Amino acid sequence: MPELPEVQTIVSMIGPLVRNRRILGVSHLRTDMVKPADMDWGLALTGSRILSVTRRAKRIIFRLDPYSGFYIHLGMTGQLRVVSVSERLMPHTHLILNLDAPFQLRFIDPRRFGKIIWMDTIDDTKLGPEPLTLTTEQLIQILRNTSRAIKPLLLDQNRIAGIGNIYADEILHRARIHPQTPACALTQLQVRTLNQAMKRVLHQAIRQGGSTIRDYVDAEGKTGGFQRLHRVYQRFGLPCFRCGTPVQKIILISRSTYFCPTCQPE
DNA sequence: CTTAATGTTCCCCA
DNA sequence: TTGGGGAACATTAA
Repeated sequence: MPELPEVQTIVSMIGPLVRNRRILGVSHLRTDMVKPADMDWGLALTGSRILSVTRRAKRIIFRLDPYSGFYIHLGMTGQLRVVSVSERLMPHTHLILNLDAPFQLRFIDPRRFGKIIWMDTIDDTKLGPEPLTLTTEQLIQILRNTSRAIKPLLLDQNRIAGIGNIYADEILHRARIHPQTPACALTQLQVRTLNQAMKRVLHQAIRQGGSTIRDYVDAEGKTGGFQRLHRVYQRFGLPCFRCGTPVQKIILISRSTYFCPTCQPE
């Protein structure tokens, strides 16, 4: 469900609401969605104060006092919602934090690909740099010395962290780069264009509150708006907005991949 | 009934 | 060691 813009939207919304709030109680915790599963989460969370809510890649990080904290990965269908205590329980609710406030923080996830992970167990070293602050020099370094196709590279969280299937396609279309172009075959100018497209698309998507294809909603349950600005994603057979050529669809690393064969030549 | 869906991880193989 | 393919995880909607 959520890539960098959707996660950023959620973090920006819930941050001011839950910061400095105390966790009064924990309920509906599904132990097969937390890591470590054998930890006493109720004991660890109850009485703690939330110091901050931040984003790193697609992770929502909760810093706590007195313990280090935890992070939530939303997987494909995860939602983090701030709702009043009286709000009726949605199906697939896997964690409720009762706060020192007239509302609760709830984690809902039908497919259960999401995860709630205690901080002691994180290994941040493997995550690549944030795309919004990536310099062209850094990007050149990342793409150098590999003949791997550019789209799989953009999806590789160990190289660049936060981009998923929607934004990889949207970025490549705006940069006019074919998704199967070997990374090392890109010219310096193309890498520069790619970096600009990456920042433009992600910033614009954040401004629109993310993309809602099916499941994504923000912390108040509202859908995003960036799907209206998608130029290729899920537009198979429809005319390219730039040149009119029908948008093509292929499968790359088992993911649907949309591109314009005219604007993004091999 | 079949297919595909915003993600990650693991196994198999070249 | 690298990376692609495919499966697995689980649910829903078209």
